Amino acid sequence: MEIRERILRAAVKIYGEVGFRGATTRRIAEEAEVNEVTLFRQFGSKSALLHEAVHATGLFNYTPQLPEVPVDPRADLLTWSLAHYDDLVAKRPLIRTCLGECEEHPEILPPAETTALKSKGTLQAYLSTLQSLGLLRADVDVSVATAMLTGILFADAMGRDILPDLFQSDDRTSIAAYLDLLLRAVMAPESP
Amino acid sequence: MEIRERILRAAVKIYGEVGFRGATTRRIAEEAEVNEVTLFRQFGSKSALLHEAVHATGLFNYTPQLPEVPVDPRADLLTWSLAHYDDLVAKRPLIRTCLGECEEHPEILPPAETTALKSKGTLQAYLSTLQSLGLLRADVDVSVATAMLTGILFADAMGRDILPDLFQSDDRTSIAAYLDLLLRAVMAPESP
DNA sequence: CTTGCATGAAAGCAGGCACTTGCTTATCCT
DNA sequence: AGGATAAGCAAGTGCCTGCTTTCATGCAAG
Repeated sequence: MEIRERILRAAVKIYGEVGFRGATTRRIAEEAEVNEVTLFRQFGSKSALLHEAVHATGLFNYTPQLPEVPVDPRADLLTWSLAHYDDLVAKRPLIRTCLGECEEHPEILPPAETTALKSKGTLQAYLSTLQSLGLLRADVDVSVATAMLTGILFADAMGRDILPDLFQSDDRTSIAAYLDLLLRAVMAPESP
Repeated sequence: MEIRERILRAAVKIYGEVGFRGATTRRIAEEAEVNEVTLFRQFGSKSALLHEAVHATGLFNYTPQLPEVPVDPRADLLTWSLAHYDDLVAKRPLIRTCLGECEEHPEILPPAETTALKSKGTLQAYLSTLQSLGLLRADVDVSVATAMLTGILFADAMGRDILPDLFQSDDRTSIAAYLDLLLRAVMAPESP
């Protein structure tokens, strides 16, 4: 059944571009190269289709990993940050649309199990491990450091393309700079 | 001419709630308690009305200040951060909607002169002053620190209500924690 | 008092919307 | 061969959309 897949993919794409109201069944059908009635025969209604599309193809399908045993904290975190950032950028249209419509269509974005929460869990666990190994200062709140890193990655990924003046260097350089600034605040001083 | 003001205010409100497509002229007229034809007689078209509404009543009307001469850096920055955060939260529906539609209706959100850019300027100038006074480590990139603080404030303001699990303490406590973590990274060590 | 002028009320227009119906065609299983 | 299943096609339903037109009303300036 490849046709459902084609429809779902077309639906997320159009939804990400123009939102719920803009994603007309005609336009989705055209993008999927499928007759419009097929949408209704397969999914019943436009909202059911978009709901399934966002859930299946959308925001819940990828979380970069961090090693369970820290190798090189800076390198580990930089790799993770870049992967997480790239994921956010790839999903940017969809995330923006969901953000803009989450108050009107809250059912389309279930709060749990999103990429955001999984990412937070991954990062927080890693930082806790660092802290228990004594590599992180004992007096830093790991959840605050987690929120700062995910927060700045999110803000950069969402804002860079529309407010380029806010960001002075290119994205990879900026991310490394964010990370280094954060590490300077949280890393325990090297002990001999 | 109080009627224009009423229409504009109603227009931003509805636009923030339901976006461009959802903001029908009938609904705006009802919210403004005005006849629908009046919208067209006053503004010509729906898009002209929304354009003017967002520009006049919208995103470009407030920027918290920082003292030109630093008094107490932590206190100054905390006050500014809280004010900036509250401003973001107050404009949250509008910001979210604009973000979600900026690719489809780029003309409604002119990149320059937004609150975001003004805020960045204010903060960056203050931090530069701190640095030139020797209160900030000389080797930190002020623009990176600026981006981090505005970024995490933005991410928190946009995400806290829909992903509450991401944020563990209340907003005021979190903001102070962000700031303290950042200050630990950038402040010069106290010299006797 | 009259003459503009801004607004309201009501109706309507053409187009787009989600969705349905009736029918034809193609594919596959037995 | 024959029957079930899934898809395409064309047409049409009723509702909503931005926008227009026509006419009646209030109100301030001359």
